[in-house]
Amino acid sequence: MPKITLPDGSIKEFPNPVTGLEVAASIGQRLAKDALGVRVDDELRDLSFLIEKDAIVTPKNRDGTVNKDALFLMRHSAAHVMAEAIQDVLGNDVLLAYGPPTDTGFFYDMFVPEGKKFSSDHFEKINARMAEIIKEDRKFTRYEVSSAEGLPKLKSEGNKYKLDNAEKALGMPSSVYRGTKSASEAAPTPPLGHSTTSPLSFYATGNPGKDWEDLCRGPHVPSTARIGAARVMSLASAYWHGDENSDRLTRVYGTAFGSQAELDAYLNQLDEAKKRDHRVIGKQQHLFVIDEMVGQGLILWTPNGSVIRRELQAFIGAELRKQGYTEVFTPHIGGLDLYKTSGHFPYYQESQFPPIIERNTLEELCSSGCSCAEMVNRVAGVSARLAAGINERTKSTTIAADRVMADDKLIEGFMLKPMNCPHHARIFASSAHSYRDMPVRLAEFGTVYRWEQSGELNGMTRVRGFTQDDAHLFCTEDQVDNEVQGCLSLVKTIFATLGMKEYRVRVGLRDPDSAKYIGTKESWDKAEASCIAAAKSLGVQFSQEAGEAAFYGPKIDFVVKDVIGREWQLGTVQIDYQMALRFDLSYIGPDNTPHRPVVIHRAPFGSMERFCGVLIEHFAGNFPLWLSPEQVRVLPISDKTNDYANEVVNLLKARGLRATLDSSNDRIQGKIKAAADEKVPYLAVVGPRDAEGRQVSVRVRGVQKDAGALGLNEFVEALAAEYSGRGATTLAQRFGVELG
RNA sequence: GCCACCGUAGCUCAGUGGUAGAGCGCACCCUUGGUAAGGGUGAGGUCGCGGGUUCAAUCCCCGCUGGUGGCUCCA
Repeated sequence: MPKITLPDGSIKEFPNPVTGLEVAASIGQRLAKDALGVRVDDELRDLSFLIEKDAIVTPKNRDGTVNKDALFLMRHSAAHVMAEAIQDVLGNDVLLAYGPPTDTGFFYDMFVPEGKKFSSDHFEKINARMAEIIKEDRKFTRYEVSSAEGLPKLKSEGNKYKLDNAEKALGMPSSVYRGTKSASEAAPTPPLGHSTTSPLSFYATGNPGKDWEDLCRGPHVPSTARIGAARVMSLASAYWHGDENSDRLTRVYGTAFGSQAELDAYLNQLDEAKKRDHRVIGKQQHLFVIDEMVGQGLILWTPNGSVIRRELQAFIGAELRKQGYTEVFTPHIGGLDLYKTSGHFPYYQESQFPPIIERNTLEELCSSGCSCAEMVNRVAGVSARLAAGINERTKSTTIAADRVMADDKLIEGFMLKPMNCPHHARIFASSAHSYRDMPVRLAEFGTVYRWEQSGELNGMTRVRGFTQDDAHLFCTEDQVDNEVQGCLSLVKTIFATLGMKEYRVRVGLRDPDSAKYIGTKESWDKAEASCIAAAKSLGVQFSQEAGEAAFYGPKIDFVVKDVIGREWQLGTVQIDYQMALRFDLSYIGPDNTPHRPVVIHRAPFGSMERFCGVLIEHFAGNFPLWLSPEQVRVLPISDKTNDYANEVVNLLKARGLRATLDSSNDRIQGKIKAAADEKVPYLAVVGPRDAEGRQVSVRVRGVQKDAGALGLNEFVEALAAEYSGRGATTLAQRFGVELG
């Protein structure tokens, strides 16, 4: 007699085991009609799942995109529909392997026989077939068989992938998978409750034995028509078990939504994202270039992009001065010893460019017959000891520059800097500090270099050389909270000015099971507490994530949401109790003895490259006036008005505005079209009438008509005010419109 | 890094085993036009780089290079 606790907390008793559908029906007709599945004791199940004992149940409404369970069920089911459609279109010799739902839809990995072509040309047919299957409204019918029955059945079907899946589900070692992944990965230990006698489940899309079916764990929606709308999206390749030495499979991506309208909205969003792609807009507006001769992942800032970067840097620079920062400059490389001391060399080796070895050392090594491989080993040998965190002479676990062992000096050289902090630490160390001078805040737009895998590179957002809006705050322990607050308020100001209204904060903490962190437990506890307190005080959504800390300390990351709802990881604030120790930094306290400062690393934008990339997408290339490479374009009606047009341009320029003249012999319509395409914020149309009245006819970006005329002086001053106020008030507002 | 696809004019992209195409942009000419493309003429190419097959390769094959997408798991 199952007692079932419903979502509202009420308890219903049933005389016999009941299905999810019956539970739903007991609540209401409408619910029984709309329900797709059921959550029993937090497990998502078929609506037909038989609940035999007491349970907590959440009948699922089909209430659209917000309901993750509903989407999961539809997508999991849509994967079956797509697989059936693909086999209908391409033939049954396409072998299915693995098809789970994902965050944005689902995929199905399948083996396409040699010689068989599968391309996006087939999508139309597949989509049409999927629509038919959905319309046929066939029931998803689950049936269970014993392993003794199921395994031979799968064997006879000749699909080793499914057989492998079944063996895995049963916790058996694989009889077919022969990849290079270890046996434990290929066949994990079975979780509790499974044994070789556990039944396997199949789902037929319709009647077992008659309609299409697939080995599947479920759950599914009751029938195909309950999948609102689905379609195939794209093709990619994948390996069986993600093992590159194993079979190469074709991965077919698809997605499903509760309704055609939601699917369309999703497709529109993809389109919109495509239109905003910073790589595309960057090309159109000549903002930056990546040149293969210069190198992968290295950004060339062209004049237009440089305007944006310079404006941003000036903006941050002004905020930093208000907060008492001082500016420094440091070189792009640093000696190996610097990084041995900081710990970057041993800990970050994989993600750094290889060391730059001094010519003399290189020649010596070469002439003594040292091969390249040996050279790498000898450099790495040094780091291996350091990575172990043990200095052999002192047996201490911290390493200072003076304790680098004598034979470590054999290889001398430099590294392209992966971070600015070691340089800044040496600046701090270059003079004596009193507690009265603390905190010392050193800021630099410092360019750093990191070795990203080529496949990870992406436009401006994933690069190998980038400029951090970096600063290191050397402070006393008492000052940490206050300084972290200062960093957060800076970030708030910046996001507010740029109209990035929604953002959240992620606090990265230690992974309790990992040994990669340096420093004592006490210092970590303290630093983590500061980060959490600061994040709380910010008053925005925040999460804590174990294992996301840097090796030297915990951190606070900023994730902004752009106007179309995508999230971007940007800047970071990190508390570091280790660097001062490693570099033996100190300040003299009121007690006249040396004390260790705490170091706060912070880069609110992260990097200028990434941030500009995000801004391009955020604004879709429609930059606010203060960031626009070209702020205003003067368009003479004909070259009879060129003199006046020139005078207008010169006045604007004299006021510090980035103004240009369109002196082409296009008609005014053509000039406006060109300026609109290039997303110039303001246009000043000038003809004989304007020249005579010493005025300009204004056009505002995003507004499809003449905004009205304005006296020349008033126009120039309004633009100057909008520029210096970074858009706090706009010229567009004066005309009752928005700058789009 | 690995896999798939791609690389043709400044940009977007057609195309072909036999002397290379369009639109936009650019230059020049005509036009002097009041708010999202007036008309004409012209310049512009080592068809990513290297090798191979072929009488002949931008096209077919191999290697490299660069770009784009993808790199999952209780089915």
